[in-house]
Amino acid sequence: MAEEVRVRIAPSPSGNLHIGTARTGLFNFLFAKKMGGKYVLRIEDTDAERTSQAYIDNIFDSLKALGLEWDEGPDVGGPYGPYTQSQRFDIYPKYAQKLVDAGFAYECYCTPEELEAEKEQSQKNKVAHVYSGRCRNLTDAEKEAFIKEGRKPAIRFDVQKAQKAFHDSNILTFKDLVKGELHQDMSLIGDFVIMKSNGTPTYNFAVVIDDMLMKMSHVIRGEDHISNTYKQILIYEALGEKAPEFGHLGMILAPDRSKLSKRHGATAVSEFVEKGYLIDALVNFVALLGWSPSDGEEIKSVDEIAKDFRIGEVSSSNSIFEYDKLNWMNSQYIKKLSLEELKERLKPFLAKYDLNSITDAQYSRMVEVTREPLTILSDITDAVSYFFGDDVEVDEETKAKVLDGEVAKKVLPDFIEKATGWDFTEENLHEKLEEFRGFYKEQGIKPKETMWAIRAAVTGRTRGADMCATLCILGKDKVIARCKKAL
RNA sequence: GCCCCCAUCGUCUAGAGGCCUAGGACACUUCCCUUUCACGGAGGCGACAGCGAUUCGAAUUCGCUUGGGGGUACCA
Repeated sequence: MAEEVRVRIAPSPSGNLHIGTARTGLFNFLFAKKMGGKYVLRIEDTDAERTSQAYIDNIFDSLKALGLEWDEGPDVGGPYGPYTQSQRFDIYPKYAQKLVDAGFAYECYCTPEELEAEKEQSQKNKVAHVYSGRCRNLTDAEKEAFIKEGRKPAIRFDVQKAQKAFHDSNILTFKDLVKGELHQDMSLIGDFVIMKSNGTPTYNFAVVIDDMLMKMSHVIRGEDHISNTYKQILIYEALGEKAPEFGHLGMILAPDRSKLSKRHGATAVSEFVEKGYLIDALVNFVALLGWSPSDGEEIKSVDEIAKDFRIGEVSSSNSIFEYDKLNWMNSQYIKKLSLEELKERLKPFLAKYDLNSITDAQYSRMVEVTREPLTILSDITDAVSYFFGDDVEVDEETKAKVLDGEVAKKVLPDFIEKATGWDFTEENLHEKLEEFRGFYKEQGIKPKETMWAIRAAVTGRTRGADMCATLCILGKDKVIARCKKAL
């Protein structure tokens, strides 16, 4: 029987769910779906100081919003829980002790100052910094002396010992799912700490114990973990366990090729949502960073992507997060939304307006005629401003270019007079305006200019929704009043 | 400093020795449609980082250089 595919997403709650973490989570999810495996959520909160409940909530909410529902996790439980590392603190020491007993780990009494000094020395000598291993062979008497001083030991993994026990050469190799064979000289890996002196595990140790106990078959993560992989493989070997398969994804970088951070704009999934990005568009976009569909069709649902997904075809290089394509994709997803759905999703971005001042029919029509150019939902706020309130704000350019011009002075009074007698239905206005335009066209005024004059007076700008619909939604009284005011 | 990873249009990518005078998408741009903006449609601009090697033939293989990224913690 083939081994069950089990993958996980393991965010550290030291911030809101990062877009990069979301992509890693997505790729794991896609892999699990494709392989018919299980998807596990584990919260890696071994560093209590940086953890907060608000972040945990944000991570849960964002992951759910993204549709990356987990089969096992802190909230839903599962056969290998608990799924929160801070609730597993009693597990790690046992395994650390096992390694000590087997001779693959030892107590280290070095102080931060001593370690720092070692490191500085290495740098001075221009050699790779590797822990000296001075605590490797401490006698009981020496240990006691340190304890008397008040020192508490950390536990270090003995890399040399593991190397000699399991490898012929000092080169450690593993086959990465996306990058192929990767190598590292083990003599350059210093003995690393697996248990801190405060009794909590370090990241590399907790991850191995958890992945092992949770029976992870594949570990797909960012390439910033490549160097950790060697250490983790060594731990698996020393524990006599089979390591999972590893796959390392390229990173997502900001346009300036640096790490994506706040100064580049949104970094958390929730921030993108607040800005008016549709979660489906975000997922689709992020899937295209490093992966491409076999049929070239880029707008795809998660289900479609999962069917077409092959981890070995994922790009091994970094990719840059550019808003242009995200924006385009978001606009595509907005277009696909039904009117009713769009009306609902737009509401948070219309909070500053009194939606009760218009009927639902008017709201519907308003959304219908303004939705076309939206790239993000929040664009609606500005797009719709002139439908609310009595007066309208006229921007300088429109005033100078249109309202103060000859055409407006000629067209507007005539429009006011004629429109007063018009029936304000879209159908009728369409007809009347066509006549109106035609009349001025014969006098050498372009249809465009005629309409601009009216539009500028009524909306304060030269661009916007369909004129007939706009006039109708506003109603005759407001239209005439605004035109008079403009003059 | 040391170690590792990566390298096709501005960006995301297709490409696994001849199908490539390198394809698609976004962006940019021209034209068309049109009561504005937009949408949509038809075009255009635009890349194999450099140098060597292997080969009849290289974007595709190898080496070096350069550039970018990551790691180098009792952070994760």
